[in-house]
This record gives sequence, C-alpha cells and structure tokens, in this order.
Amino acid sequence: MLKEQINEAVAGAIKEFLPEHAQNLMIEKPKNPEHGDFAANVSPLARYAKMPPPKIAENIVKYINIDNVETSIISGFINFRAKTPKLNSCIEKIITEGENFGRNNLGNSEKVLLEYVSANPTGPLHIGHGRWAATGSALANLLEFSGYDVYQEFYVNDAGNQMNNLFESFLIRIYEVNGYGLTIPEGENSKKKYYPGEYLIDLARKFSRELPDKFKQILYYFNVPEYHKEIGAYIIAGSDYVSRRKQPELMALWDELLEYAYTEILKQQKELLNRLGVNFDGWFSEKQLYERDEVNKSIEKLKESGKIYEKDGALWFKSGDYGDDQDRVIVKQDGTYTYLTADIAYHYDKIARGFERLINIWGADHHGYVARVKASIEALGKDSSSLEVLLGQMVNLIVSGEQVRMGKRTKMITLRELLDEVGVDGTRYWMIMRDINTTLDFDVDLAKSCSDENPVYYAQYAHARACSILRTAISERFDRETGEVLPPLMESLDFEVNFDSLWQEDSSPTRNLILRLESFEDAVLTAARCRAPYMIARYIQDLAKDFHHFYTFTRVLNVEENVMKARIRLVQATKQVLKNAFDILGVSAPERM
RNA sequence: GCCCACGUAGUUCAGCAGGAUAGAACGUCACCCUCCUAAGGUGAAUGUCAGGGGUUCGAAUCCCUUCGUGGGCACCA
Repeated sequence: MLKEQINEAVAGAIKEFLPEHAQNLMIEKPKNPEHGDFAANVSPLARYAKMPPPKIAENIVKYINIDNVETSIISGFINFRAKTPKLNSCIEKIITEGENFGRNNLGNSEKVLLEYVSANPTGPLHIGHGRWAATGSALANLLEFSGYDVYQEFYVNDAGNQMNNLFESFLIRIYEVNGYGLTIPEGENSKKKYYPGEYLIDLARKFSRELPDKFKQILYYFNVPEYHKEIGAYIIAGSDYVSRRKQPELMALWDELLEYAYTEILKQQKELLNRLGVNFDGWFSEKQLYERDEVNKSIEKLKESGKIYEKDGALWFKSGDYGDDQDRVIVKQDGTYTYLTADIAYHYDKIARGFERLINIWGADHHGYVARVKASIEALGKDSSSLEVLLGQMVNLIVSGEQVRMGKRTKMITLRELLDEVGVDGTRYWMIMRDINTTLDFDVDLAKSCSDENPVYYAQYAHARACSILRTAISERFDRETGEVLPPLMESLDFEVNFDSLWQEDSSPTRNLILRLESFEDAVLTAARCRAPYMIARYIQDLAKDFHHFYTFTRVLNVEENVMKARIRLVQATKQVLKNAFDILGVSAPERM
C-alpha cells in the first residue's frame, strides 16, 4: 500500500537524521493535488532538529528512496508523487488479487463475537433494529476482510418480565379473536404492561386456526367466566390465574402458549433479517442461561471476587469499584434476578466460549449498561477493554420531507414496511452510510428514488457503467450507416497489456482514479480500526465520482488498440474494487441498470 | 442535577491521532449527448466550522465553559 510504504520510508529517514527523536509523521493527502499524491509535514520535528522546517525536509529527503516515487519539498512539506510505473503496478495488483484486493491482517485471526440487534422476541423489528442489523452485518464483513475471525450472534431475551407481558397480551388476544369480547385495555398504564400491536391479533388467529383444541384447554384452565368480560382483560392478567399457576397443567399450558408466541415472533424476525441479508451464526437464548444455571454460577464467580454484598434484602454488585456511578442490584428482594444479572452471565459465557474480543452494537438508550457489564468483566479479573460497545443513535424517518415522530403515540413503522417500500439495497446502504454516533435521517422518498439524488444509485450506476463498457467491448456491433454487423472490438478480455499507453496525454482523471483504487486498502484498514462501515460507503461515493469523471473525459473503446486494452484493464480494476466494497456493505453491485 | 452522543454551505453530511486556500452530494444558476448507459459530467454562487475562553509556530480538530438537539440516569427488560 503506497501510503504505508511512504510512511515506512519517512520513519526510516527520520531515524537516520534524528536518531534520538525518531518518530512517525502523519502521511496525508494534500488538499491541492498539484503538490503531490501524498505529503508529510516535518514541522513537528522543528523543536528537536533546531533548524527551519525546509532545511529539515531537505535532510530527510536525502534518506528517502522509494521506487518510482518522486519527492519534492515545499516549505515544511515533503511531497510524494507516484510515477506512472508505480500506478501501472497498482492496476495489475488489483487484477491479480481480484476479490481479495483490499484485505489486510489487522485482526490476526483474533476470535471476535459480534453481538447485535438482540431485539426482544415480543414484536416485530422496528426501524432502529434495521440500523443495527445492516451496520452489524457490514461490520462483520469488514472485520472478516481485515483478518478477524468473526462470529455473529443475536441474544434472544426470551426470559424475564417482558415474557409475562407477552403471555398476557397474547392470551387476551386469543380470547378476543374467539369472540369473548375482551381486548387490550387502552391507556398509558396499559402500554407498560401489554403489547398492543396488531401482530398479536394475527398471531392469535393463527394459533386458534392451527390448534383449535388448545383454546378449549385455555377456557378450562384459565377459566374466564362470563362476568369477567366487562371488567376486561385486567382479570385475566391479574391474580385470578396467578394463584393457580402452581398447578402443573396450568403451568405447562402457560409455557406452551408463551413458547408458541415467541417462537413465531422470533421466526418472523429471522425471516426478515434474512431478507435484509443479515445472517447470524448463532441465536443465544437468555432462557437457556437460567436452565443451565449459568446465572447462578456467574453470581458465584462475582462472590469469589469479593464484590458482592447484601443490602435491604437484595444482593448487590459493587460495580462502583470499577468506575460505574453506583452499585447495582443482582438479586432482587423477591429473589428474582435483574436483567443485568443475566447479561453478566451472558458475557461470561462469551468469554468462556473462547472469544478474545467482544463487540456489541447497542442502542444509545443502553449506554448506562456499558459501565456495569465492563465492571463485571473486571471483577472476573479480565481486561474490560476486550469488550467494545458501539452505541448507535436513533433513526429519524423522513417521509415527504416531514419527520415521522417515532414516539409512543404514533403508529410504529416496522422494518418490514420500510423494506417493502425501499428494498434491500436501499435500506442497507442508507442504514450503513452514516456514522453510528449520529442520528440518522432516513429519507424514505429519496432512498427509493432511482435518481441521481440517491447515493445508492449513483454508486451502483458506476458499477453498471463499468460492466456495460466491458460488455460492449466483446459484443457484436452495428455500423450506424450501413447497418452491417461488425465483429466485436475484442475477442475476449483476456489479453496482455502495455500500460505505458495510458499516459500519452493529459490524464489526471486516470491518475486520480488509480490513486483512489489504490487507497481502497487504506480505507478498509481505517474503517476496520474505527469499526466504522460507513467509511466504506463514503469510499464508494468517492470512487464512483472519480470513475464517472474518468468516463466523461476518457474514451475507453474505439481508440488505438494498446490504449484501449490498458483502459479496459483499468475499468476492470474499478469494477473489481467497487464490487469488493459493495460486498463488504452487503449491497448488490448490479451488472446493468 | 449527573452521564453519553451530536452541533460544519439553503438541505443531508465528510473532514476531527492539530498542519498548505474548510470539502462532497443535493438544491440554485449557466453549460455539455454524431460515438462506451445524461441514472453521467463541466463551470458559477454559497460558510461567524453553535458562542466564548485556553493550549501553540499553527485549532473545525485537543482542553475548559455557555447555549442548543437527541438519548439515558430502576430491586423494568
């Protein structure tokens, strides 16, 4: 990689010139392209070298010798300019490496567990989940491309209070669709306890259709008498059946109903994620943590660390000792566990499974949890820096120029609806293309428009255009005047190239394009380091721009044969790099549009 | 009140391990298709980098502070 090469050469030169103050300088791209392709600013060395920057630059340049790279000095800057043989070799490298071009070994096969989405199995995925899903799967690709061994996991919260709420809501809906006149109560309080979404009505219908006998059992065991109708759902959800819950038959039925509901919902979530091109390696069940007694085991481990104490009838974890604002409850007064307890057990399990690095994508609303979980890892005697939590900000949906408030009162727009509207490529690209630290304005109309205002189409069009040129090169042609069929310009795209013919005239669009292609390796490396797939989307935009620019200024076909061959090669290289970049994002690179 | 993120052109955003004249897309205006996809390109206009301090040769970038926006501060998940 050119930048890397220059960086090493400069560092080596500084070692010769200023052995006692050797350091790396930043290699950057000059804003003014006339200065060169890369530049190093020597000013930081001024205080040690005790001479003016231009003098320092002169001294350093003496020790720099990179094949086919020119150096020049302007005041305190050393500028580097790649000569044509260097650029030619870049094209060859891309063609040779093909789909592997851009890979690096940053990860050094480190085993990474990437956890993302992890929605509750209590309802449809919403827009926010779509952002984590798209970004997470792109990050997984990016990390794999950078030498990490990535395992993608979805944590299924199939235990805890929300499961009771789901059960109760589902039960009410079953009564409702069977004509018992019950329904989910309205009001703010109700929203905390019930899932009012229509999807449970559909699910209750499906249930009643598939398992008609079950409803008879429900009537028997839950025994909602006629007079309860008026009082409504509160009776069902209240003490009436809770006291009877101890009956084994009732419990079995309870579990059966609940399992039916959440496995159906989970199935729908999985299907939708699949459709989005998101493929998890594992689905980790919270419930299983309890069944395998992992939660208790992790409490024992915490006890061993001496960071557990009892207060007010509850068991506390001294997370405050590890930088959390305050200590946290692990076992509640009533003997049940908090959400955190299971989460700690989950993270212990990840470590026990041999993952060296844990990366979680969480919504920003979970940011309070970061310190707690990190604390629990510290208590285990591990370095909590192995856990990286990426906090993602919200998604604002823009429809017809108006922001659709995602508040509690308005109807929730689901990911499925968005996907139906915008399509997979548009949804993924838009979800990924912004820094996860900023709130995302998702303009639905723009995202689904097939116009130049839409960055997805701009970029995909560049790929289609490259494909079109290559296709035309080997296709039969018609003579415009005579209508005669002419043979293809090229028999095949497999030929020897002399790249010197690329450089016969002013060719700055060509230079820029090649330098951009070359910088893909650097872009991947930086994006992987920052865990930031959006940087790849940005790279794609830049590359597409350079290619469109090249296209309008440089004819590829129907020029002198050697020139044509060299330019075809360059188009092939562009197509390859675009494809590799799109593959990381999981967005398709269409052959034609 | 405390914690996190954000504030850059009319709009959406890059740039932020300090460095040369602050960039792009969209929108606006003026142009470019005999010929590889005009879903493209060229040119022009557009800025108190939220405000104020500080650090230094140099700050959009680092530090402090004020203001604004969003999110979070449970023995809920």
